[in-house]
Amino acid sequence: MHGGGILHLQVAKKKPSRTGEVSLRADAQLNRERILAAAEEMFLEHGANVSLEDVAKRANVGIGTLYRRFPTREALLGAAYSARFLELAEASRARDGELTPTESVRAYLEQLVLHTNVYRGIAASLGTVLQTDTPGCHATSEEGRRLVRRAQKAGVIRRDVTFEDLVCVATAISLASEQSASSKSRVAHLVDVFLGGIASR
Amino acid sequence: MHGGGILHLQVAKKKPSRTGEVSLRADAQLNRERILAAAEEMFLEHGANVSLEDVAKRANVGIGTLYRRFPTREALLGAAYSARFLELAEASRARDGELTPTESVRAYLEQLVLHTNVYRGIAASLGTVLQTDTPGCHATSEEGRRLVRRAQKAGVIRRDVTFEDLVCVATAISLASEQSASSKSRVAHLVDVFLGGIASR
DNA sequence: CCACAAAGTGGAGGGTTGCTCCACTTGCAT
DNA sequence: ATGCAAGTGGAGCAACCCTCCACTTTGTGG
Repeated sequence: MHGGGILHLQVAKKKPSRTGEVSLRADAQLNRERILAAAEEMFLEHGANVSLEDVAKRANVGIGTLYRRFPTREALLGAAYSARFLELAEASRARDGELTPTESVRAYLEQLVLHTNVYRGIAASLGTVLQTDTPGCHATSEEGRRLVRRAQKAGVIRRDVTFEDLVCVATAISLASEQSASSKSRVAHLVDVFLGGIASR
Repeated sequence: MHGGGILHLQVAKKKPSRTGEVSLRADAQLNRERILAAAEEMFLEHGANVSLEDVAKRANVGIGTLYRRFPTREALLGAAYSARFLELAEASRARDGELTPTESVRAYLEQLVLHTNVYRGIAASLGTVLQTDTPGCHATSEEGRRLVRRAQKAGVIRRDVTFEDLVCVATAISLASEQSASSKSRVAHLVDVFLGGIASR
């Protein structure tokens, strides 16, 4: 090999797809999906605090592999929620025209609570999960911020209310409903009270 | 002993004090207090999730003894909070005359959040802790209900708002402040938003 | 087609905690 | 003084988390 060989493009051996992720080896990719599927099932069945070793077992994967791909429980939860949250964000955008700004926020909040309660034992960490670096979580946050801005521009909610306040409330409501197995009507009630609170006087 | 002995009153060997509690043996009572004191210190220092074995160690007591007296972590937390909550309730009653019904609720809420945040990692279970069977928790709940009723009679908050809603909000605010180390002003802000929400239109 | 470096794998193992159980000790009523 | 119910302590087991590293697999450059 002559010096020119160096010029030979260091082609995307690890195709660093624009987000910086490296592409996984085929077998690794398969395992990743297996883990995600297993996690989904286990979280649904036993709540978000299920033993990670059991998840690995169900995925037919060593515990080490699971940790290699998802270094923390939060990471796994975030990934598992990504698809769900992506749907949420898209659905919200889809009904954008049909609802008033206030009603959009209401719908968003209710959906956020609903999705959060899909797994039990996660409400308290909704804030953290939403910050996970994953398309779904990102999209959902973005959509939330957009709705807040829109409603504020329309002058129907207070200027000093932030998206974080919204998450805080969603957390509380989710927590309440997972603790006392609150009915759907209680959720609606709590959302209602909060909406009253953020409305412009 | 002759049959008459049976009539001999089964005197309160275990003085079942009107609440059904049995009085402890002197040494047991002492240990109970030691445990409580140790728990107080450890919770303050390391948050509500500190290892119970460590608590037992600090109390110079076997782990078995701790479990015998406080079968669950919640029980221990409830007991540790009792004194604190008793103060809260009394302070609230004390300033009863000086504040408007709305301001009473505001003060109560802020105090509840403040007390909840004395130990870290407890916000999410405020609801459960408040239900612990202990004088302080009982007093605090009672006082909260009273304030809600009073404000409703005065017509300044919505009729459909319950004390449980209040606890839910206190939980949210406490959680937010222990997670993102929220400033005091954020607490005030969130309380404010909520108060706006429960106010009568 | 092969050889081989990098990527990936699995699970043993060490650390922590929760909780139970029971052989022993102690207080107290008689 | 004595008997026994109440109380005690901590060994021990089970569950879980997470790390670490000897081995296996993939896919690439020659």
